[in-house]
Amino acid sequence: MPTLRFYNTLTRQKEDFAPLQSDAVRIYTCGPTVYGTAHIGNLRAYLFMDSLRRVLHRNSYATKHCMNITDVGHLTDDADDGDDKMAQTAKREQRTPWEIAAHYTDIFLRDLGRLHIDLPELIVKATDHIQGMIDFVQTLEQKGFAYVIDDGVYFDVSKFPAYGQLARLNLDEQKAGARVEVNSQKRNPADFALWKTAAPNHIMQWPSPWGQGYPGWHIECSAMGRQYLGDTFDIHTGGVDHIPVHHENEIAQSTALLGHPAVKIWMHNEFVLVDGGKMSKSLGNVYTLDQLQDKGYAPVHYRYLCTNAHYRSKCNFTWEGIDSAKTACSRFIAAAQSHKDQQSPDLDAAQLAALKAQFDEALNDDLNLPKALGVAHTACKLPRDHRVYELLLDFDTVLQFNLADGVPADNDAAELPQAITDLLTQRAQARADKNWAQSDALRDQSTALGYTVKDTAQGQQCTKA
RNA sequence: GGCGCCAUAGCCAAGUGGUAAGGCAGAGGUCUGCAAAACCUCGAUUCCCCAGUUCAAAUCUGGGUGGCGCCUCCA
Repeated sequence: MPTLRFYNTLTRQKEDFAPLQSDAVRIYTCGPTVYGTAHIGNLRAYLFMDSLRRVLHRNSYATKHCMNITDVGHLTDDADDGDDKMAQTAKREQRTPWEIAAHYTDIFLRDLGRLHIDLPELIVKATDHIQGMIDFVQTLEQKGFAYVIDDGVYFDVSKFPAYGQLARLNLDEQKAGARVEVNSQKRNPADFALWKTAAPNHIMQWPSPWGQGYPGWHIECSAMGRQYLGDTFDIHTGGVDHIPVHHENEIAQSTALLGHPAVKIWMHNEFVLVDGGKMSKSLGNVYTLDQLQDKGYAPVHYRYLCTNAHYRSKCNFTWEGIDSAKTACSRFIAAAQSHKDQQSPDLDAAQLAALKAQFDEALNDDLNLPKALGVAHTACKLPRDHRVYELLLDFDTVLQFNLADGVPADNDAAELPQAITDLLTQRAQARADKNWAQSDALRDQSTALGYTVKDTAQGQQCTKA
């Protein structure tokens, strides 16, 4: 078996991978907070997760993989203040938090499906695991790592000297530039809530040893990860944004409780930028899969775009970029299919094997998908032969461009206005009559109306300009 | 103010000591009523700048410059 290496954020190095237990690789992925539709940036994290799973499976490892659905508890700021995001959305959409959670969970899972993301074996909801979180917090309290103040139970980072190890934080230096502390009862600025006391009107709340309340936003991952994966597990994934706070806090909680680290390898995907800058609602550049689809880009095109960038590199989303990905993806699929049912005496079997080896080598070297994609493109250029097609199908078990299904159709056709379809009908007749002047005039009319007409092997293809 | 990442052709991007993958765009050609598509051919004597280490550097070291992210919930 070839060496499998992953970059560990904890050590800032690529490390040879060896599973802790022989039956399955244990993985935990920080899932979404379901108070809105996941945008393409969110989705990159799950494309990364998917690649990780597929590469492990390709190396004959089974996985026991757990992902949370956060349907409670995240507040609007780090000072443990403000409204619960679920509650805010519920209020705005005039629905209960449970309805909101169910609705956006469905959309999330649908979008993962559209991207052909292989789902973790275990997808668990925070609200189904409140008792486990309470037990976790109680144990931390008994061990002296937690203290109670007016608005909840807090973790005392001063009791955990290794705090900041993952993000390489220096708490003393952080303080210098820190904002004014909002919560004066906290012993240390970095202390974080394990359990929050609920106001009477707070919709989601549960009884606890500290009265009615709800869990802090870091505890769920620690508690559920431990419940399903055990006291130590192999890999924990998430976005880079989680490194300094969420994962630092997870490490503090779990290590304090267990007496040893719970996670062996921390893996983080970089962000998606838009036009070179941050994606944010205020800039109006937060896109969803649906919005891409409205502009004529299928989910697979976004997947292709992400495949062209390494998961630890920022991926810059631009319309030029997604367009490039669409073209490249379509040509790649068409090229792959051109090998189907063909046979060539010029095909060098050794070269075929070499490309397969290069592909696997790239994947196994910390999921180097851009390099693997390059190998796949090289394979397309081989003499037309079904063995090339079969090799590409094998590559596609990781790449997931759905080679076997062919090039995704532009589904604009059904939405064309009547005026345009009439023009197309007339033009088809003109072409059949070899009345080229008429044909070209009709094409010009369509163009003037904002619709581009092209003649393909399948007939006229019309797209909105 | 603190922490960190990055800088490779017009654009995206791989490449951590041995002489620059791949894709998009572009140019020329073939083909086709024309256009498009498809197919073939072409692209960095060079990897932001300067200095250093080395037989050898895009790759290592030091110093600049520029871009970005985080330190507020965020994938």
